[in-house]
Amino acid sequence: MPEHRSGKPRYHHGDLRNALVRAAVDLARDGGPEAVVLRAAARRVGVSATAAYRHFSGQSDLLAAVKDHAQQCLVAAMEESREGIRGEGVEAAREGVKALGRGYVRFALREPGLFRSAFCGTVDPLGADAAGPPHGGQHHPQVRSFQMLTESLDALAEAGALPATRRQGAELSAWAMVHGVAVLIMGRHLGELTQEQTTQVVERAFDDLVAGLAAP
Amino acid sequence: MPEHRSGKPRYHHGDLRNALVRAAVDLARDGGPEAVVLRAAARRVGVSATAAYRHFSGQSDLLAAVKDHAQQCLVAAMEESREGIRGEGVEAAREGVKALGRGYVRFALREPGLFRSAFCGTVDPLGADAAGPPHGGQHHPQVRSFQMLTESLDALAEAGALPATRRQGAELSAWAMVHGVAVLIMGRHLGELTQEQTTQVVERAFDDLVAGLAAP
DNA sequence: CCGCCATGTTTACAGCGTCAACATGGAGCA
DNA sequence: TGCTCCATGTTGACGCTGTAAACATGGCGG
Repeated sequence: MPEHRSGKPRYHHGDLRNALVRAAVDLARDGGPEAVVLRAAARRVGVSATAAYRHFSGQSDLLAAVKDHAQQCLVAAMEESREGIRGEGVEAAREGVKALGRGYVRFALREPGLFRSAFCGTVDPLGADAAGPPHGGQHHPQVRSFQMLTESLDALAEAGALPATRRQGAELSAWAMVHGVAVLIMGRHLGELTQEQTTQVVERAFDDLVAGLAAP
Repeated sequence: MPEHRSGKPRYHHGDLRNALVRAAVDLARDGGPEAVVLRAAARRVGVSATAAYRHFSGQSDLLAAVKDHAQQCLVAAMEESREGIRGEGVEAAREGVKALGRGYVRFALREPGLFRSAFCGTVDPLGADAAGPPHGGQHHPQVRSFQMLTESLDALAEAGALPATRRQGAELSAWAMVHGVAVLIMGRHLGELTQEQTTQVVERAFDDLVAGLAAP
């Protein structure tokens, strides 16, 4: 794998696709999905605009790549957040769910541009991995995050904090609450909040969530 | 107030601002906020693109007008949905909250373009009505919908289905759950759902919400 | 060593938001 | 009644965008 750090501009870039994705991700980071401008990404890489068409079918395809990366970042934030929460009791199970939510919300507030990019457009339900991963490859990132949620809710049910009769369908309630909290705070729909107010309001929402799931 | 339905193209339109808003709203209805293209709206009205600058400071200003209209539509949907739910008991209070949520979600699913337009960009927290309505005018639509939510939560508390100690901060939980449900279903993040599956999953989420709010 | 074709470039076009300069005609005043 | 002013429209231009077509380059397999 050759290194391409040399300043010499060579006709063939060598790693243009990834370079474009990195540039596009940077654009998305500050500016959101609408800032992912194909020509701007090409300009940053030092390449002509149309060169991008050798690696992407168009701007929307580049944006899709950014979206994939953003979803992976979201998953990473969730995984990091629940590290160490591995107990067996009811409280540990509840903390597992909350930790996932905290990672989700913190990512949205720390990287609003990427978070918005991760959920832009409609997720095509007939993606490349519609029938499972083809050759042992990875699931789509969003599938992965949904799987984490499922596991944590299973643990919640196993610990007795979620009646078995209500286990099915719990994913939507949990995801909706967490996503809604993230979107509303990120969009400043509750006004400007101090960091302390933010954590307070977020924790309250998570408490309501797990309490609702625990109801008979 | 003159009528301008005549086919004769007159140099001075007479009601251009509202005509442009109507056209822009139509664009937003199918296509969302990114479909609100100034030149397209002007074309629909049969007027030059730059004419719009006599009534709007630019495209973002036109989009802001669309957003206002969309928020009013959302409020109307919520009001219609809770019509007739005026009882006094605990169950009536719960139904009041749920009715608001149902109107919210149904609007999002019936008019996704308008719903997305209603929440595009960040709500500028220092809007024209930051210090209350200036001269007896209306509150900003979003303030109105938030007020409806507040009232229904007050009723819930009064009926005993929301402990007084947890009354404060309940708005976020409720709004987040409802908003999250709307966004996730609208964005097809749970796959394609039949109408029946949709109502089922929505009602479940609302059950979890009111159960969570009722917890001690 | 050579030729192919993956990967780059240049050029071009239409549509977008926006500005400047110009045109029109209705409302108010002489 | 008639004139004039300016709110409201128009045309033209600029730079930006996405994208297509035609052309250039040079690394790699034969």
